[in-house]
Amino acid sequence: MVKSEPATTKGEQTRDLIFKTALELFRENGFDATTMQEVAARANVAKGAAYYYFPSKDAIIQAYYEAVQTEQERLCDETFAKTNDLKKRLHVAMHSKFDLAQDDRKLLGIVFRYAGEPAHPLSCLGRDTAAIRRRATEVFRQALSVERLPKDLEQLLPLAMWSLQMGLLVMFLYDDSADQKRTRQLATGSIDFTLKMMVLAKLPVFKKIRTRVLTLLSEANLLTELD
Amino acid sequence: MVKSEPATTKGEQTRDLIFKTALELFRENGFDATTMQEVAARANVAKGAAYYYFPSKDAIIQAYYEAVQTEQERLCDETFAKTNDLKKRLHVAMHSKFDLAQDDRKLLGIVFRYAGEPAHPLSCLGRDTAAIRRRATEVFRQALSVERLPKDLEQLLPLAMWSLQMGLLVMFLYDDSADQKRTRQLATGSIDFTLKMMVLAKLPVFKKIRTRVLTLLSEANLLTELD
DNA sequence: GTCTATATAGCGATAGAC
DNA sequence: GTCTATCGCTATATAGAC
Repeated sequence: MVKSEPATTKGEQTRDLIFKTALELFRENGFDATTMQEVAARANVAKGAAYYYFPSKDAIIQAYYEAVQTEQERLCDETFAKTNDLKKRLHVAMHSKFDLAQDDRKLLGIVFRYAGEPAHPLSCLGRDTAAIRRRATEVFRQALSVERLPKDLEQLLPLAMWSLQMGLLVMFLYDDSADQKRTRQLATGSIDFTLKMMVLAKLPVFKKIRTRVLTLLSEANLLTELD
Repeated sequence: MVKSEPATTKGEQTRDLIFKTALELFRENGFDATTMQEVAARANVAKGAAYYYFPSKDAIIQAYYEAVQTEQERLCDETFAKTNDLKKRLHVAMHSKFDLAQDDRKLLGIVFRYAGEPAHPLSCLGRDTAAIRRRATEVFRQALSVERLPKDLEQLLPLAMWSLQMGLLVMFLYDDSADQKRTRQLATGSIDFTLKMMVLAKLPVFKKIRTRVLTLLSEANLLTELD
């Protein structure tokens, strides 16, 4: 479950109250069924106050997305401080997002709403969310930092794993197995597989394939596209 | 560019007129900026007429999505009839979607709007769009049908390539290189790579990895999840 | 079945109070 | 800066005409 920062100034308290109240109502009745009027009413403010802090109803989801990211960083930092075991670090980097999404799948789904619209300010893949995306990628870079990697892999892997995470996250939303066990297993299996591949990729036999894949991906300019 | 079927009855003519007019306006001013009022006005019908044929504005996009799929099948069938070269068949199966999306990227982006909401009737990954998804996967199955494949691969590959196509389609929307050349190259490269892997996968050395990957994916129940 | 006319409800904007 | 009161516009629902 995602919390928000403790508020300090009057304005921040109001903002926080509106934010918390909105999430509460979204969880109760769903995003579309909740009106800004209801949010304002339950938070005991005028509708305009809500729009003063959040330019649109969607913007509250954007704030939620950021809060999730912040919370994930906290969780990962804890584990990163405790262990240098690569597998464990990757595991927490991957699964902590799922942990946070577990009871909030409906809410998180809204984050993807403008994913197909590059120019939309709330596109989770657009320019306006580049900062949060970089933070999410950075978590994987840190997880991997205990391992000595060739330059090209070092640059590509965090982005690749973030992409995998985003894909699995969508699958997670659709997964109706108990506690989304299926997606969890696929995530864990993907990490194990990645680790195996990292070892294999160093072998001379695979040199050619590795170069081939990396060249293909770097020519697609994947690395800079999303910044 | 996507066309619609020639209309027969009076009702179908009206529906088609509304559909065409809507796409026209969406292309001119964007989806969100276009109102149903405007669509109705330009089509010379009442607003209610539009809602008679399309339960919502989004539903027009859904119809567009279906029209794209139908058009793609036509394009692929043409090529499939002409050649049994696997590479060429996969190429058209993959790129024909891009060809159709080329001048309609803004429109196509709306298709992804409810991708994160499994229960939404217009989710491009939800139950209500299972039929169209099956058709899109079927195109790849047909493309591959000239090749003798092991059972497991035969079942998994079409779905895998459809997933790749969906992912590349999103990238395509964000690709600002001329004519989305970057995404095109990545698509072509992915196909070449897949073909190479199909050959390698048969070698005994790779038996273990192949089984590992396929088991992982089938345990995730990917194959039935999206039906 | 096909469509028009009208009504409702909510998002987002804004003028201005304190 | 923080917030209230109010309004315009649009998606969608519906009653009923033909």
